[in-house]
Amino acid sequence: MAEVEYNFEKIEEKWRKRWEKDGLFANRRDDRPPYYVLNMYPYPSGVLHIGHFLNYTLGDVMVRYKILRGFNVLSPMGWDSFGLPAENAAIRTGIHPHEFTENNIARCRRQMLRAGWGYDWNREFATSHADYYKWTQWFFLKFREKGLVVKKTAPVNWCGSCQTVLANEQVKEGECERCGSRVEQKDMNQWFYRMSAYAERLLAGHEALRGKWPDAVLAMQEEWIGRSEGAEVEFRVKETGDPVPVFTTRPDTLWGVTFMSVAPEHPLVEKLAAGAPRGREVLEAARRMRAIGTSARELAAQEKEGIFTGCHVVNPVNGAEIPLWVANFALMSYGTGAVMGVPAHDQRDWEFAKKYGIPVVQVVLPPDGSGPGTWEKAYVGAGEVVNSGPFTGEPDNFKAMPGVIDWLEKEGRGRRKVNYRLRDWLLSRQRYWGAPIPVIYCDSCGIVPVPEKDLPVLLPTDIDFTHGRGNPLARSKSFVNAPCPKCGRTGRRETDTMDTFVDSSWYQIRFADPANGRACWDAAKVAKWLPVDQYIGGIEHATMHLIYARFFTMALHDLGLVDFDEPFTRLFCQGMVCKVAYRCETCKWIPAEAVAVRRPDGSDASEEEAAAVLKRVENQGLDEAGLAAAGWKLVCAGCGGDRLHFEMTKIGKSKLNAVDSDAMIERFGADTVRLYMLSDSPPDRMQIWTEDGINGAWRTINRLWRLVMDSLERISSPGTPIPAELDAPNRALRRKTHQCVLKVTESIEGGYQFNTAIARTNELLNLLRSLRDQAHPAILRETLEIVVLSLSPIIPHFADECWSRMGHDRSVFSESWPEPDREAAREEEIEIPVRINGKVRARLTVPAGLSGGELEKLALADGNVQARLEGKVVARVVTVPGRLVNIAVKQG
RNA sequence: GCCGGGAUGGCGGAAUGGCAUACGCGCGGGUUUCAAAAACCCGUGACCGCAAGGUCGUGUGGGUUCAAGUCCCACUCCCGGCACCA
Repeated sequence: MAEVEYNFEKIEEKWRKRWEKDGLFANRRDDRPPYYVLNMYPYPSGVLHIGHFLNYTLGDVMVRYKILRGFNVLSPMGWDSFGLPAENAAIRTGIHPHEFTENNIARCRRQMLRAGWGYDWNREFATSHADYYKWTQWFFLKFREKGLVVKKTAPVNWCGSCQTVLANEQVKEGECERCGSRVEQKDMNQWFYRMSAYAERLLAGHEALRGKWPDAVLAMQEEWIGRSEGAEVEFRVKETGDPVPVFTTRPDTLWGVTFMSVAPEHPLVEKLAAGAPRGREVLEAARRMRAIGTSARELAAQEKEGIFTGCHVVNPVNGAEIPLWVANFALMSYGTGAVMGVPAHDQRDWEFAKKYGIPVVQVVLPPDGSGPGTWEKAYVGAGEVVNSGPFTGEPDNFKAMPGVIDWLEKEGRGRRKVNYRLRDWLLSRQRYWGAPIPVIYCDSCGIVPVPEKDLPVLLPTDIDFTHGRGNPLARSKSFVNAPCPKCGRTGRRETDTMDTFVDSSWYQIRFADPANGRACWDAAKVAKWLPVDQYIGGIEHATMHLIYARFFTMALHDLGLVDFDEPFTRLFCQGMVCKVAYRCETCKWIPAEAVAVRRPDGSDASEEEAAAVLKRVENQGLDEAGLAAAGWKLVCAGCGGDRLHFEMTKIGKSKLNAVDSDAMIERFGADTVRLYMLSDSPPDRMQIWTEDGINGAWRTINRLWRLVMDSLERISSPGTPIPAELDAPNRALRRKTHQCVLKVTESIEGGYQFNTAIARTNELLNLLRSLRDQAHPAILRETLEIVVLSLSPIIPHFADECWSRMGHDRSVFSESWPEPDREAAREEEIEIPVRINGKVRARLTVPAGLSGGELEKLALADGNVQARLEGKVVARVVTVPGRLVNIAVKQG
C-alpha cells in the first residue's frame, strides 16, 4: 500500500543530511567548468522573512540547475554583520554587539539549513570578524595610496538620534532610513571614496551589462550618475571682480540671462554680504534657507525663495549687468553652486522671475512667433534665435547647438563641460560596530596611515554602550591613544568606522579564497571564479550596494588586484512578496485575524460566511467597491468600527501582514513553499501570498507523490531500454515527455521562468494520468524520471526521495539534466485549422509535414469549407505548413 | 515633469505575426463519505439560443497584413524609480 501523504519532515531532513554528507555544494569538481551563483548575503537580524525566502530559493534553484547541467558550481553564504541594529540593541540591552551578532548568525544559519538551500558552508565568513575587516581596512589604505580617499569638510546628513552621518542613499524623504528621525545638515570633516572620479566609467560599463542586468536597475544607476553635457561660463561680480562660474546645459540661451542665483551656502554670499548695506539681512535669509535643508526632495516641495544681494554680475557674452540673488533652489552640491537665470526659456527661472518682478528676455522665437507677453509658462521648445548677438537668425534646437560652445571657447568666455550628479561616497560613520578606519592623527606628522603589519585595527571590547552619547569608540582610552607610526609620539586614533556598504563591496571576491590570512585573496582562485556569473537580490540596492560594488571593483582593477572591472556578470532581481493588509481608520494596520464580517442586514456573519468573504478579498476577487456593492462590511475586532480598508502590499511587520516562513515550512515543508513561490508568477514580478495558494501547492505535491508511489511497482528496472516499436498511446506519452524537456529547458534558460516550466510538467502529468494504465513499464519509468529530474531544482528533497524509491542509489543531483530526444518529440499527426476570412470553419487532421499545396487541396475539398464557399469568389489562399490554411473570399 | 515596466477570464498568468485564455487558483455541479476543508470526475470569457450553432472579445482610437495580444502611430490608466540637477 502506497503512503497516502507525503511525509516531508522525515524526508526533507534525510536528504539535507545526505547532501551534506555527499558534499554536494562543498566538494569542488574541478573537471567541470566553473559557475558562480551568489545571493545577496543577509544582515543577520535573526529572522529571515519571506522576501529572503524567495531570494534564496531562486538562487538555490539556479545552483541545482547548473549542477545538473554539468557545472562546477560555487554557492557560498556569509553575513553582512556590521551595522546599526546590533549597536542599537547594545545601547538598549547592554548585550555586546559581537554577542548579539553571533547569536543571530547562528539562528539565521539554522533557518537556512532547514530551508534546504545549498551552500558551501566551508566558505562562510562574517564581515564583523577581524580576519575579514583586516582586509576592508587594507583596501582603505591601498585606495588612499592611489588617491581614491579624501578627507574633506562637507555638508553632511546628520541623524541626531543615531548620532551619525548618513549617506545620501540612506536619507529617505528627509528622514533617517534606519530610525525615521529628521535628518539635519551639518558641516563636518569626513572620509570619502572618490567615486565621482569613476562616473564616466560606471556609465560606460552599462554597455556590457545591458540585457544581463534588469533594465530598471541600469536606468536607475544612469539617473543616479546623472551625466549632463553643457558649458561652463565665467560671469564676474561687477562690484568686486570675483569670478562666478556657472554650468549650463543651455548655452544657446546665454543672451537671455536676466539674473543670477547662488546657493545659500555659496562662499560668495558671506564675502559680498560683509560690505553690503543689506548684508545682515542677506546673511539672515541665507541662514534661514540653509536650515530648511538641502535635500533636493525637500526643496522641491517648497516655495521658491530668494533675496537680492545688492550686487550684480556681468554676462560675458554681451556685457549685460544683471542682479545677483541668493536662492533656495540653487544647490551647492551640483555644478558650481551658481545658476544663471533665463526666465523666458526655463520654467523654474520663469516662476522665480514672476515672483520677484525680474525682467524676461526672449532669445528663442517659437514657430508661432509668440513672445513672453502672451505665455503662461517658459518656452522650452525649438525655434529661431533672436536677440543673441552673432547667433541671431540661426535655427535653435538647443541641445544640438555646439556652435555656441565653440564660440565661447574661441572667445575665451567659457568651455565645454560635462557634469555628473554622482557624488563622492561618504564612508565614515561615528559608530562603534563597523571596521575602524586605520589612521592615526599625530600632532607633528598629521594624518598617518596604520602600517600594514599592524592591521587589523581591532575594535576594543571594553565598551559601555548603555551610558553616554555619540561614538562609543571615542570613549575608549585604550583605543584612542596610540603611538604615531612615524615618530613614535603619542597620537590619536581615528574613531570613525566604515559604512557597512564598504564591507559588502568586496565580499563576493573574498568567497573565492575566504580563509586567506596572508593576502586579501589568491589571484589564481579569484581568476577561476570571478566575476560572479549570476547575482540575485532585491532591486532596492540599485543605487546603493550595486553601484558601490561596481565602483569598488573598478578601483581594485586599477590597483592591479583583479583583472576584471565589473563584479556581477548577470543580475536577477526578484519581485516583492505581497499580501492583503487591512487598515482600520482608528486602529491603523490590523492583522487579518482581527477582521470580522457583518452581513448586509447588519448582523454578524457566520464563521463560514466570514471566511468566504475574506478569502475572496485575499484572492483579489473582491475590491472595496465590490464589497460595498454586495453590502458586506468589514469590522475591526479591536475597536468595533467598520471603517476598514484593504490593499495588496509588500509583506512586512509594519503592515501586520507578515508571513512566518518558519511556520510555513513546519506546516507544509520547504518544498511546498518553494513550489508555491515559483509556480504562479514569473519570479521578477510581484508575488501574491494567499492561504489558498500554499494549500494548492501542498495538494499538488501530494498528488504527484501518490502518482509516483502508485507507479513504482509498474515501472521497469533502471536502465531497461525503450522498445523500438510502440503503440500510439506510448508514442504520444514519449512525445509529450520530450517536448516537456525541450520547453522546460527553454523556460529556465530564457530568463528563469519557473512558472512556465512548472506548467509544462503539469501538462505532461495530466497526460500521464490519463494514459498511465496503457503505459509500457519502460515508458512509464522514462516519463516519471523526466518529471522528477525537471522538477528537482524546484522541489529537491521531494525529487531525491522519488529518485531513490525509483531504484537509484545516487542522488538525483549526481545525474545530468535530461537530454531531449527530438525524434521522439516530433508530432506525427497535427490538426490544421482552416479559416475563412479569419474565422475557423473547419479542422483537418493531417500527417505532420504536409506541404502547403497539399494542405490547400485538402482544405478546399473539405465539405464544410465547400458549403461556406458557395456563391463566393476565393480571392486568395494562404497556407502555412504545419500551422493553418487561411482563405480570403469576396461575395460572388 | 522625466525614466523604467505594465494593462489578456473572478484571480495569478500562457501564447516564434498563425486555433487567444496553456498551466494553476477560485467558483459551480457530481461521485465517495457518518461527515469532510481530503480524494476523484465534469463544467467554467461574455452575450444570444431548447439545441445545432451564432455574435462579440487581449486598456482606447487609428494603421500595416491573407492574418495582430504580438508590428507601427497617437492616447488613457496602473505599478516602480527619480525629481527645482541649472
